[in-house]
Amino acid sequence: MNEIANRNPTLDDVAALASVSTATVSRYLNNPKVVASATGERIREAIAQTGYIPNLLAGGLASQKSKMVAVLIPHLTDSIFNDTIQTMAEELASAGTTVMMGLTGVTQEQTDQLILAAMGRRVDAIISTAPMGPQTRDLIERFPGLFIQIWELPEDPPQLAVGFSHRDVGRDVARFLQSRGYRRPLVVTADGLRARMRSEGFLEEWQALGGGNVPELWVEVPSRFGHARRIFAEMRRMAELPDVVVCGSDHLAQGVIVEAQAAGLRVPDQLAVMGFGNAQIAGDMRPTITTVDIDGARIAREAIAAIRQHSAGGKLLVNKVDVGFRLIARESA
Amino acid sequence: MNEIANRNPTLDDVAALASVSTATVSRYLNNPKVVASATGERIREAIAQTGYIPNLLAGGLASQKSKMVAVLIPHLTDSIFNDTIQTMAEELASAGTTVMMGLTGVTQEQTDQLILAAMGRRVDAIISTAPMGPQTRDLIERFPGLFIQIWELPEDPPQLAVGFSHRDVGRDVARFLQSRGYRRPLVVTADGLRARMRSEGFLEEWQALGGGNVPELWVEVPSRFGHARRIFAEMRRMAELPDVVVCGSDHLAQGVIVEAQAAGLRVPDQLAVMGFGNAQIAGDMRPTITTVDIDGARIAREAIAAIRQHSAGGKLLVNKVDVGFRLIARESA
DNA sequence: CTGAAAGCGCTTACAG
DNA sequence: CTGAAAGCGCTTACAG
Repeated sequence: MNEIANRNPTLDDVAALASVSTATVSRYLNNPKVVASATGERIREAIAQTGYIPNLLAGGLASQKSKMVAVLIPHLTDSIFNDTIQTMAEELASAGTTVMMGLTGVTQEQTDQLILAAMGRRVDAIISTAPMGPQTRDLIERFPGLFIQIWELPEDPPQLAVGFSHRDVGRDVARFLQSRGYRRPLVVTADGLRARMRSEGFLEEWQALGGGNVPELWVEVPSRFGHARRIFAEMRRMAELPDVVVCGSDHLAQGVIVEAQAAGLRVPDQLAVMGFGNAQIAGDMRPTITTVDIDGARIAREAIAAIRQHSAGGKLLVNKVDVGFRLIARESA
Repeated sequence: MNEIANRNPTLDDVAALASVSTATVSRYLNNPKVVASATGERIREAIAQTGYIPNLLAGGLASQKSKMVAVLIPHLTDSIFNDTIQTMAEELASAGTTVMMGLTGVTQEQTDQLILAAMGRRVDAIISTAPMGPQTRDLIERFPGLFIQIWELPEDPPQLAVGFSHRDVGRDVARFLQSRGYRRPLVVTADGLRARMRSEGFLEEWQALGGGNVPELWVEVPSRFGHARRIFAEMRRMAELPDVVVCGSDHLAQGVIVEAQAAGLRVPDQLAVMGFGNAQIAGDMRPTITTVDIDGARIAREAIAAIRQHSAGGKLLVNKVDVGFRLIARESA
């Protein structure tokens, strides 16, 4: 009666073959220890014979947990998140959790769309790098899972934020550059919330330390290598040339170095350059790039730890995790 | 009787509120035209009032199609796939399909694990950049959805491959460099199947054209900027210096240019450099990088077109789509 | 154009 | 340690 011909074998097929109930097979799959070892052996064989692959859609529906986590990032080119996502994907996958990836772009609309999609799949958690508008906040309100904002540390996160203070980064960079003797910084700011926070922090602290007015140039978010050409050209047209360019990413910093060198300027002697993010290339560039290191992998691990705790029914102890940052002085500034 | 208190509203809640059957609400959601407009209006209101978000797990189980597609890539740092994935994620998301992302690393085991996970979620398609071992092939055999290999064009793809001939890329690069008058190439090959194919193609053609022996240096896959330092150092120790370095990626090429310049060599006059992939930076570097352009977005679109056709019940007309490639001559070689 | 009802393939109290 | 059975929240022939 059981024609397992051209369809996927089901739990029933396995159960029948192993002469046990579906409940027992299900238990074996989810918690092998609770079934007698002899029974388990028969089930294992039946699974191998049928080539059974559990239907996680059905499992998720029945158990009310999908074992999926949504990860929302703006673009794939914004490589600053790479370590975070890489770590996330690896650790989750090895725990049997699936990563649903969403590219939010820069619009609020896309973000909300993706959150809706994630909620529709009943994901256990949403991890998002996207700044939150009021609309999004309303959505999150209705999300029964865990919502984690990463790479950010807002005043009052809806549930949990894992990140660092972008403003403090800016402040530290200002102090660092002043202490190194730089006097005429040019700040290149990407047109995004976080980059702006860093710039604000920088400008604030720079003034507080008695520095003069600081010119600012803008680029699209994310700061890319390719922006350097225009930035450098605009810089050259400035009345007074800066002695250091503060960039929104290591790739932009790299671009500025390349432009400067092509123009015959020695870096850092004639023009210093500061990056952000501590990308792989920062340490490999010539000159090596002075930058701010963010432990993206740690952000991922903290987020995952929170998810596990939440899934186990535990309450969150905090609503913010500050992973901090580290200024890395290298050759370029 | 209907306490919609602390649980997610369901189709039943919406149906009750709109005084229709669940079937009608379901139809309205999936194909609005088939319900009377007055009815549709009531349903729309009920949805808004309840804040209903369809459970896609249940929907997928009932309809036997998950509206999910798995995308498998080795690493996130292997930015050569960025355009493909970006396009894929955007186009699929706007069609209501979710992207499940899998990082396969370089081991066969990880890949198989992820394919299993994808099958468990009953994804409609698996799109993979991973080279396939025999194990994987067996798995694919049992996959009822569409399996698409991308960035590759094997002899006999299990179902569909969208890519280009890596060997031909190598051959074309050889012809191009010979025609430009280069005589002593150094080939830097990444330790991966596709990069090797390109190198083989290069070496074959180079010999066929009467070129001499070609030294080869190896790097880990993927070819990165950071590999340049070691490669350049090893190159300098060679008895005869090459006149052109053929790199496995634009980032590696960029690194070699930086190293060369730091050592006081003019590029391309004293050392030419050739990249691969036409990354964004290739056109922005100084000197701009001569490379091979692959239309990653097109690979994504062809794959998606195939998925749509397959989902609509159509048969695939071909088992290979060759998107070709384009050599872009710039300044570096 | 709409409804009643079966079914998708699991999980999980509840009993024993 | 195991089984019978209800239920998760949808979709979709089948009728009308």
